[in-house]
Amino acid sequence: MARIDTNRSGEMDVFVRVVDLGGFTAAANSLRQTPSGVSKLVSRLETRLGTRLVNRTTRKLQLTEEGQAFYQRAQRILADIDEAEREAASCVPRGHLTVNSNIPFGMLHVMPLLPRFMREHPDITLDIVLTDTLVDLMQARADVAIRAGPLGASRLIARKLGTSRMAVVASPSYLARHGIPKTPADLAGHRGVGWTFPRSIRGWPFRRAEKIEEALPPPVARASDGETARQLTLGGIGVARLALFHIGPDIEAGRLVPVLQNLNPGDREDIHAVYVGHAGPLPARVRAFIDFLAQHIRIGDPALRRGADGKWKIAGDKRARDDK
Amino acid sequence: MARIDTNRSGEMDVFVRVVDLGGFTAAANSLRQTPSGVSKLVSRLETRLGTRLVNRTTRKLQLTEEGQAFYQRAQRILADIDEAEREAASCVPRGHLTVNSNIPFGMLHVMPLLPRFMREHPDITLDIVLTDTLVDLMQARADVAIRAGPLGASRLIARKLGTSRMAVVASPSYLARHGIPKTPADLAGHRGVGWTFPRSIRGWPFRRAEKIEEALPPPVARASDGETARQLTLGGIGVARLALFHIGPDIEAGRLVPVLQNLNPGDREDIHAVYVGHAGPLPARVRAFIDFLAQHIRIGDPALRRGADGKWKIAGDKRARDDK
DNA sequence: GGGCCATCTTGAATTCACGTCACAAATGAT
DNA sequence: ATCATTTGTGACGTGAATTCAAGATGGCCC
Repeated sequence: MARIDTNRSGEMDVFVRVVDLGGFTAAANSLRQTPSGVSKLVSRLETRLGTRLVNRTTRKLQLTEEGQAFYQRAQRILADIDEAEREAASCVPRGHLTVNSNIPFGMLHVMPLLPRFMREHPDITLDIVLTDTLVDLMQARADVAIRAGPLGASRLIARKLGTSRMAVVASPSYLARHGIPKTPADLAGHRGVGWTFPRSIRGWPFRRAEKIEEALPPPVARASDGETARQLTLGGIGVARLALFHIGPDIEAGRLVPVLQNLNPGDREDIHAVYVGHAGPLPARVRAFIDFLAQHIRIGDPALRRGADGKWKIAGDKRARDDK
Repeated sequence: MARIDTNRSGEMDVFVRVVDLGGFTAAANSLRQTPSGVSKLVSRLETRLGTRLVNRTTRKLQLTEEGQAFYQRAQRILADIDEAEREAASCVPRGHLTVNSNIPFGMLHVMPLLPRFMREHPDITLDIVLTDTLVDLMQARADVAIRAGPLGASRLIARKLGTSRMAVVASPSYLARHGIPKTPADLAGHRGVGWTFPRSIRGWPFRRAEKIEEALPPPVARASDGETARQLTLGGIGVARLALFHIGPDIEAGRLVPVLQNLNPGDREDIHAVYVGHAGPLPARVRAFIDFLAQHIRIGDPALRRGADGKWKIAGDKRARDDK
């Protein structure tokens, strides 16, 4: 077998024990080995180094000068190894964590949790990067990314944080100026708010006689992130399709009005925390963060209903809580 | 098989190469291994440490924070190991050397060589301890001992440096006062110079009709070393049996006179450099010293002859040379 | 957008280093 | 002098690590 290397740390370990305990037999016992094994190992080491480390009779041990020097160095090296491994393996989450999130979800659900997270993990420092464009986790040097919508097949591992439905909305002022679309086909005559980056689905889905058809208003403005799109829509620029978890409060407050809601297919978009998988155990701080998110974020598939008073209500959406 | 320890240095070596060369395959090639071996090893390491060290796709490597820290520490540790081993294995003789010698031989044959030895090996420092009493090499922390006479069976290794015959001598003044012994039996009426420590042979051997008989003058003075015994004898205290390499010049100069020389059995006493054997290779400085002694000390079995003028001569004894 | 190449990963067979066992030698003490 | 303890040596067996072969994944180029 192509021997990569001799076990130099093991040799040093045994040698140090021999010196510390003052004998091969004692060292062997402390290592759960036989004296002959220790004898052979020390002989191997000496042969490999080309010098004798210890003069020995059946009664006494006497370090040579080389042995003395090697002993001290080995002691130090073993301590260094232990420290290096212990630090790398530190069970308490610590170090730096880079989180990448889409903007709406990050702002509304993640950021409110961060103070508590950092209180619970004082040894973790955080970078929060909010972008809606898809990023390469590794290129962005991010530990975790939070994405909405379908995940491309990759070796990323996803942990579901919640689900949200979508709604096509516009501002009351826009609807007053351009009228309320009654059918998907009407959208062709409307002004749309779209995206600067490609999305997984191009058109907006609508129910039509047990089937799904797509429609899309011609975009007159495009945003690079959901929050900008929301602002544009709030400003009466046009019609947009946004996530309920994002614009729920706007709808309830009447700042945005759902349209074609009776044709909404009710498709859900999952929100996931994704991280690189299949490459050894996760660092403690990454796991801690994901567990924290999964534990504290509960978005129970919110639904849109019209109240008796004609006002829209969001039901089932439990917001992130950083209280308690 | 009770695996004493994982090969922590080997793991670090592989990991460092992976980082340095930027890939598993490159590291595998540089280590004469297969990529799969490297992959498994890194996975093992990560599992053992309980954290991931490197995020990897088939194209890119991205160190985690733990990986970064571990990489730097590992690099340092590997350098330390190399240095420790290289220093221990240093091929050029260096360090401290403790030599133990019997006094006559040390003074007359070893010490004259030392200036040259130290000139040739400037990195060696020397301790010279002269004692005639037998010492335990290890207890005396000596690397080499030079002893005359038969060696006790032990695991010491002996290298022959020379041979010398013995002679029974006394000073002219003593002989003038007490007469010259003609037979071994006469010694019983003489005054002897003996030893404070036990010697391997108790009596002095003499030839008598193809057989060896022993005789010993009653000691009136005892010395702890050969040089003291010589001084006592030169002072006319009594009769002593001393090595020719030691008192040769005294005999030639007439300061000491051989007696019973016609009955001298001519037994030889070997002079050896002894060192602890069977325990791994010798340190370079020890080997250098022994080789140096063996090369420069030539004592060719000196013999005692009476010249035509009645004066005694020493033949065949080449003295140590520190010249040239 | 699809095929190709390079890379990493996984599972099963293989192998060689390392440790165990039993015995011998040596040392110091009783 | 004998005994007890410790180190050293040779033969043997184990099993952990490596290799081989095949499968996945990602990037690149056309």
